[in-house]
Amino acid sequence: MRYSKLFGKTIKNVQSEISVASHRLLLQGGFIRESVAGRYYFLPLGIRVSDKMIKVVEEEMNAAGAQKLITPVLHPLELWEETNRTRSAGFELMTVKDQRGARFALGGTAEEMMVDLVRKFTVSYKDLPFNIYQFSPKFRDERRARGGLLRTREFIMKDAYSFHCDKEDFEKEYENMGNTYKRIFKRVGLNTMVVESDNGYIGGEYCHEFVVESDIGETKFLTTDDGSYAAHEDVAKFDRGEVNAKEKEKPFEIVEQPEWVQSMEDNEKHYKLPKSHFLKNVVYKNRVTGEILIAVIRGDLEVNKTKLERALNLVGELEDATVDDLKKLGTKPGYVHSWGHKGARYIGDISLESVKNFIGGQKEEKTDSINVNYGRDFKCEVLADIALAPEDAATAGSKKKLTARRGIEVGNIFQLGTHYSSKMAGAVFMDKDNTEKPYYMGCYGIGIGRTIAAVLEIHHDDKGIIWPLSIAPFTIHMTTLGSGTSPEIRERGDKLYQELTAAGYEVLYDDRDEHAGTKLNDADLIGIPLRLVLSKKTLEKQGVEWKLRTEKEARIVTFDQLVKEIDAFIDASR
RNA sequence: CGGGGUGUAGCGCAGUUGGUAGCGCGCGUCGUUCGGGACGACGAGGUCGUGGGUUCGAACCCCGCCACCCCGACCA
Repeated sequence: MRYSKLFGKTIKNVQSEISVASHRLLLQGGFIRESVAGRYYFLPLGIRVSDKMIKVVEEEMNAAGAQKLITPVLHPLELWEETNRTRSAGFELMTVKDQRGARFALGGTAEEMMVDLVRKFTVSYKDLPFNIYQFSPKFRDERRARGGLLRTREFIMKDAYSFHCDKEDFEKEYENMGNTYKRIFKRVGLNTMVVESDNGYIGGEYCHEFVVESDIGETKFLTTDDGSYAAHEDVAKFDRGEVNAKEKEKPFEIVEQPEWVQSMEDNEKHYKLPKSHFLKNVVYKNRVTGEILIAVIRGDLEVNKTKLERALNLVGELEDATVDDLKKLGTKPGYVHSWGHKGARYIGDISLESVKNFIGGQKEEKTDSINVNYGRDFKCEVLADIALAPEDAATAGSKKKLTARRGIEVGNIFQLGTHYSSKMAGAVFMDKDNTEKPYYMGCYGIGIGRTIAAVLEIHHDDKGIIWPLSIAPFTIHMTTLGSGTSPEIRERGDKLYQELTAAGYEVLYDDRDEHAGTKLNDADLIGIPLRLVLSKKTLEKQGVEWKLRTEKEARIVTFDQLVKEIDAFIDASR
């Protein structure tokens, strides 16, 4: 490709508030252009990167035994109603109508479509297992898109779905996909951590995220230093410790308390005890049913809403209660009781068992209760792990130290079990014993654009992008210097470009009559792995200047050695 | 959805007593330059986000709406 003819050039000015490196580099380098918030054009350079990323994923998925197909982008809305995901999908589902009034969801994930496809066939245990996948645009009406390709409202996802007779067979595929993902990310230059995670609206019992550690990432997780445990903060299990579990239970009392004691800090000051000795109540409302839930937890811990929703099987249904909601309960912020509000459900964190003689729980204007003991003085409907793991927590079992980290979630693998097949009529196979059973499923996703952004977050310097060869838009960035004044440089450049292209190499040839600075800076910005410069200087030595984007030093390679060197470079990069 | 902010040339930005719009980059033509973002001359390009109001007169003041950005909430 001649750069002079390439649509989408590098640009100097980008909006000053763009702070995410990958976003800025993709815009400046001429890879993407924004349409409206969260929706991007992929320019010729950008789509080459995207196509290469897709190729890597496709090769590895095929090698792992999966089969590519494609589903329609518009999903009949009845399918989503069948699994009851139209209102708790987690992302705002976008819908459209056709001329006849038929309603469709713009696909944001395709579990229902794939199950619907499979149930159109009469499947027997002999057909199982199989794994079918696609690359397709996904639509998610995110409340807030951010960071260029990191979080968009429209993106290409590789989504795979596997179908099995039983759990044991599924587990083999889960491991197979996990290993496939490690290979994929390694090939594009990413070190990923495998993090235990929450299934959210996708459903199922467990899943793992593949996370690239990065400060700008949105995934928060905790891990031990030896890597033996890594979990998203929404699922991380941790040790509550024993605050004073050996203390003797004292008699329950209502005591006078000064009016200024309002916050947790006031309590610490007044009673001269750490936060862990107080009861804390956090109120939520079910957005579907309107029901009020009060989460009771040890004062030094925070409630994690995801854990709470999961403990109650109310995934995606809870929201923070408002002051008005509290008013209906007959209370106000700061005065919520740990038991006794009529019409509210009480759920406790397991930390309630780590403390004797709690303070709090029945706050009124001038009084509160002390020596409150869980089990003796009050009981919640259920006691579960609903607390956010603090940054310095220890693991639940072995009590190893945990560290909080951030990262970009580039892929994930889900156990679905029979979550979908049991809800969708006819999603069954005929087993050996001549009975129909719902298939056991898993699903596996990789965001193509986000993975590209993650690569850029890791592989760049102050001059621009440093593409790994596997997804670089071109192998070779060839440029001439001084071609404006010297026709022989131009002619030799044109000839070399034709030779290399004819030999099958992917070459971006900067044939513009621009200044050296302009051309070399553009080359650094675009970030193609191998740069070849042809100038008066190199022509005298019958060769080109050879420089890798990853290296500082350049050297001369003669024309007769060039192809050999390029082949060696490509081989070494595999 | 809550809080804050911004909409002026393709991009980045100026523009206060309210008087009919400018700078840099980029783009075009010509000339000089030519190994780390050159220089000169000339030139093209604007219903100042949108609807209404105040005014002799609005980019500027007032109200509504829309879009976008940041923080939070939310969320692969």
